[in-house]
Amino acid sequence: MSEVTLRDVARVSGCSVATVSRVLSGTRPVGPETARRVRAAAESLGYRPNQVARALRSRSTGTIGLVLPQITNPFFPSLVREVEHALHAGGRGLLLADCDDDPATEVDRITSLLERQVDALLVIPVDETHSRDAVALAASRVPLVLLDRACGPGVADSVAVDNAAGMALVLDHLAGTGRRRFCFLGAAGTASTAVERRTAYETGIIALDPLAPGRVELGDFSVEWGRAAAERIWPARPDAVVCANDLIAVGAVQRLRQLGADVPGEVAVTGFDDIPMASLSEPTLTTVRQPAADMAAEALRLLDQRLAGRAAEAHRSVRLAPELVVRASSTPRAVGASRAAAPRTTIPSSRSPEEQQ
Amino acid sequence: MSEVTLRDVARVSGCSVATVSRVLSGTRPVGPETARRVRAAAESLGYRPNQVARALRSRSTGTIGLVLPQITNPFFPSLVREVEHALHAGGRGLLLADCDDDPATEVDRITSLLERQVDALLVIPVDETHSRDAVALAASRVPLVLLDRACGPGVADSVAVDNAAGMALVLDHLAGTGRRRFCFLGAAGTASTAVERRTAYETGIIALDPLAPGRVELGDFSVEWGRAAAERIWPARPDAVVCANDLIAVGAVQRLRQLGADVPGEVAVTGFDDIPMASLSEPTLTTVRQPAADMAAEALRLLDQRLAGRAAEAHRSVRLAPELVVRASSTPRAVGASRAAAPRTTIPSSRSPEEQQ
DNA sequence: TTGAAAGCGCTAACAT
DNA sequence: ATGTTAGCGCTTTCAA
Repeated sequence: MSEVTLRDVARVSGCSVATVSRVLSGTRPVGPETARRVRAAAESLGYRPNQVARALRSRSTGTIGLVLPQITNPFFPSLVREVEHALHAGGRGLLLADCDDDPATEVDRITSLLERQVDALLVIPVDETHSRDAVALAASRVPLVLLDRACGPGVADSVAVDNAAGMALVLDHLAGTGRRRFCFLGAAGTASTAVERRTAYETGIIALDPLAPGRVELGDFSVEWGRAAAERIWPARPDAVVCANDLIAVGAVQRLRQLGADVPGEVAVTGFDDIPMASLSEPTLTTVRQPAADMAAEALRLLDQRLAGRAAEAHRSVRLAPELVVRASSTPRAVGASRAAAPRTTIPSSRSPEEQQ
Repeated sequence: MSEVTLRDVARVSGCSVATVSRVLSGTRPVGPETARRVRAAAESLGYRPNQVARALRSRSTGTIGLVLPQITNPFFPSLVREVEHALHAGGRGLLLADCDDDPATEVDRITSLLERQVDALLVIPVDETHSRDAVALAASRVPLVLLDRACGPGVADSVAVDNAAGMALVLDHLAGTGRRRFCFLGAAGTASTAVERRTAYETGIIALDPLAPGRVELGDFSVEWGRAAAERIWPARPDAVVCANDLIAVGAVQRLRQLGADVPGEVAVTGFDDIPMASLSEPTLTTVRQPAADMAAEALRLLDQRLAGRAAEAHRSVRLAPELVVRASSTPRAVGASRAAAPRTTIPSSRSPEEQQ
């Protein structure tokens, strides 16, 4: 729709389109006087570069695609926000695709973004196994980084929170505030987040409560399941209920209170992810915050490295340190909310990504 | 990144690039035999059209931009989802821009999307007044529809829920279940949603409870404000607390219960929007659902009409009928959740948009 | 119905 | 440092 083109600016400033292009995109040195004239002309004409034409010629759209399972999943909006901001800060745009939690739709969306010539792809895969082929194929055509969830080994670079470290923070906190009788409400299945959190719990709990492995309930990542699971474990009278995500924890708290339990006095409950609801529920929920801004920044860093040429190198898997957010659901009495910063760890490299805003 | 081009398909199928183009984009009639050969060649080569080249030539990117205040606002993800699905169903793509609730950022994002040659713009304006100029300017360059929030009169086409009808549904429901002493927790300010809901309440409440206008608290659309406002009105012992959105309602329920009130036995609480949290809170929240799918469909319909040429016509403002969702927070006793469908009204036209999925 | 040719607006060689 | 010339991959006149 923009009517004024490079040619117009060239005509008005009295030089060639090539020179104008060079001034405006800063590709090559240009005489200071010419540059001034060009800029003045562009300004007075209200020139806006046509990114489509630029993309066709330079083979780079300045656009990256983000493919995610469901934007309505409460953890994703904050990730989308950070990705969008990081991208726009670098003058790039974000093409968003929502897969409706369906691997077939995911294939379709990836194809569509590729046709639109995205420079690179950020993918939160729908399914550990069913997304593999589509991701691998896409990764062979364009730089691709997996975000938040993995998708089998050796498919692409990936960035995620260190689930094991997060679970360790939770267990330390609960043990440190006197909890002794643990149980775990998790998710069954092979999704990387489900497996990693479950495994980390199992590993860490042995030393704290040898009988805890018998108090594990596995379902899915939902409030419903949290309610049902809470009902099943309450007869065992745990004093700490560790949940694999915030939704499960919210459901667990609701049911425990209905059953007459005092949360947190009698039993502490913890979540994982720090979705918005965690700080708005009653009581507010102790949880593990995923460093969304860091994750976005890391993912773009990896993408930019691939874009800069390191195409053939081995895939890297970056794990970012989570942060424990202590709130009312695990506090002995009305002590209020506070945060404990966790040391940041990165695996396998050991850079320290920029701080979360 | 796609290496195989139209020329390759032309060479393999033994005809000209023009013919291949016509077959693949169905622009003009082509001989059945040729068409078959072309399709076979395209298939065997794994040809994927380059949408950037297509866009440059045809002056249409098949991409629309969505500009919103903050993706982390809990009502927007469902709207984004519906827009994305409606767009992809028509083979189009979605460029997403998040304004961080800042009008200056909004200007920047709109400019960026325009440079990327979006075919049209969907805008949820950040601010009633501060967004006006940017929206008006953008609307002069490309078809633009305002979504969910207005932005002064006569700026562009707009689609939103009928807030007045929603508030009427709430009042009918509460009065019909025996509530007699009302109060309202709303938002101050000039945002269209705040004003419309407030006004509708004031209009409808007179007949039900002449003294209710004295029990109105105005703050912002947050859980915090809901808590504070609940504390301020509880001494008046209302039996119905009408809130201008779900966040306020969630806060109000929390504080009312802390104050010893029985919700819903003693006092009913209602929200607006039906954000995910409304069905997950305890008790579940009676609220007014915004027809997100209908809104998305309507907005695209208006956009497509402008795209099809009706550029000079007067701006249209479509209001879609909301749906009352009755849940536990307004039910006399543990009757459980149920829904009451509302008649759909559309202003000023009277089409009946497709059903919500 | 099909082909040849001319660009869309820009950047990148290649000249100068 | 600047201009000239080719295209990027596609659609769309214009002829045939």
